[in-house]
Amino acid sequence: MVWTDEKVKLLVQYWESGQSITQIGKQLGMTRNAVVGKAHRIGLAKRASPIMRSDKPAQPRVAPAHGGNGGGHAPHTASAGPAPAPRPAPVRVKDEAAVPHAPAQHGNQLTPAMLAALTPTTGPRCKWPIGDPKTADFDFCDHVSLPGKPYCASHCAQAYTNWNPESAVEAVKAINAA
DNA sequence: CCCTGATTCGC
DNA sequence: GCGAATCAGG
Repeated sequence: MVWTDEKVKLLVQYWESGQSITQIGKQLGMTRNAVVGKAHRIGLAKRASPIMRSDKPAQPRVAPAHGGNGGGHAPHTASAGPAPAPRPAPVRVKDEAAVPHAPAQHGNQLTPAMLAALTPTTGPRCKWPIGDPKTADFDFCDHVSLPGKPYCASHCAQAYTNWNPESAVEAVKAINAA
């Protein structure tokens, strides 16, 4: 899988939209494993995990199937080893109370004046996903996109957390001047 | 048995 | 870095 910048952005957006890993994976055309793997690799916020891994039992991974292996089969619910390892109850704290939503609207304030300066009167539409692309209630933002960006000004501010509207204004000025 | 997300580890 | 296999809870 090639994690392009666009893919990562989409992933992040869907992730922060509260969609399930499976949904995101389907929409991006990959397995949920790939999604969650990438997610935790790039450090996306963990969500409410149904489970809590109390320990690291160091599971024997699937046999590499080199040479011959006389058989052997790992059942779905393997357990009951003759090793009663006493654990000192390493309870993993589960604070994080809530609201997976709430986009991190920080420093980048977008004033109406900036918006007016940024937004062209015509051009491609904002590709910000609204809702679930697989269902009927899906929609795009559909505002006019910023020059060179797939999103409108508002959603650029959401897509790029380090988005600086002022620099964007500068860029637009440069384009208009040229 | 279905779903969910998390983690590990071979590649 | 990637993701399938696996774990684990509901």
